[in-house]
Amino acid sequence: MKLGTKGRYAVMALVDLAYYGQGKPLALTEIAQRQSLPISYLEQLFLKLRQKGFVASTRGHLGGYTLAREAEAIRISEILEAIGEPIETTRCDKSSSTGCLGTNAKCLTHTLWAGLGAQMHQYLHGISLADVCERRVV
Amino acid sequence: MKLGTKGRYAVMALVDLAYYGQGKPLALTEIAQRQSLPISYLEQLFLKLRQKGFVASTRGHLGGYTLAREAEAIRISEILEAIGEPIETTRCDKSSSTGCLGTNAKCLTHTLWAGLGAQMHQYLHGISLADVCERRVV
DNA sequence: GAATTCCCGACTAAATTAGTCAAGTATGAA
DNA sequence: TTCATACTTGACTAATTTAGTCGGGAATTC
Ligand code: FES
Ligand code: FES
Repeated sequence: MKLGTKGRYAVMALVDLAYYGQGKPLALTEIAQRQSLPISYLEQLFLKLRQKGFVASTRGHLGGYTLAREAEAIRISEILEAIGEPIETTRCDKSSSTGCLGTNAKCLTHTLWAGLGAQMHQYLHGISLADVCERRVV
Repeated sequence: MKLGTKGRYAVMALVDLAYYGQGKPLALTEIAQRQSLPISYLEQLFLKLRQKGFVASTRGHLGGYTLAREAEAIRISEILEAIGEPIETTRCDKSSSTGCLGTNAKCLTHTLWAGLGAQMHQYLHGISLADVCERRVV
């Protein structure tokens, strides 16, 4: 049960962007250096973040990224979702109605894990980028 | 952010043991079949569970495992810990006082992830094996 | 002594992660 | 124009982790 670098880096970078980029575009190299993250890896992540509408890009000299939405309106849970690091606590495919294995009944532990997932999602949904920037996290 | 099979299988098996094994030893083959889990994998897990004092074993014919502690007194969080699937949300080594990278200050996202970890631990600590068996989970 | 069951360590195939690399496109400044 | 900067994109890969398997052994009961 561990958090990977994808999600971690994405949030770190977006926090940095919200924190230091006051309106004007911030280059990825700058973010990468400040947070000491591999830049070519970040490029990958920001590609997805742009496609999903979290950031906007300006190319060329003095270009960079800006937040496409208000920092108050971006939930941490959304970032993880967008980047491809979803919360997967249950094993059963929630689309099909079949449980863990073969049987169409849910296994004994299903509600346990589902509850855990809900708990995590609720926590991460309740915190915005702005909250992290301004250290409003308990 | 996904739950692996180690933790999942361990909890499934222990729930099965608490549910079907009324006092008397339950063979691993029986548990494995009922939950359709790979038996040789389960053996590995139960080795650790015994060493950590969650179950007791009886060898030979009609042998098997029994719970070594009351089902009410076994928290899900303990199982995951024992089996080697801990909750790792932060990246910094909590023993050393150094943060994510080099600097001894905590990174901006540290409290966010620490909070998530605390949330998860709290949830899993608040639920016992007995709770799962008797479906007292929201 | 034969069947059953736990005990234990070593090993491995497959999947995932955590990136790198190379080539291209757009923009602004000198 | 030309150059430097910076985003864009897909392909590729090394390392790690996961999810097991396998083989042999030891204890216990019938
Ligand atoms: S986790 Fe959903 S049925 Fe087992
Ligand atoms: S996660 Fe602890 S300092 Fe970054």
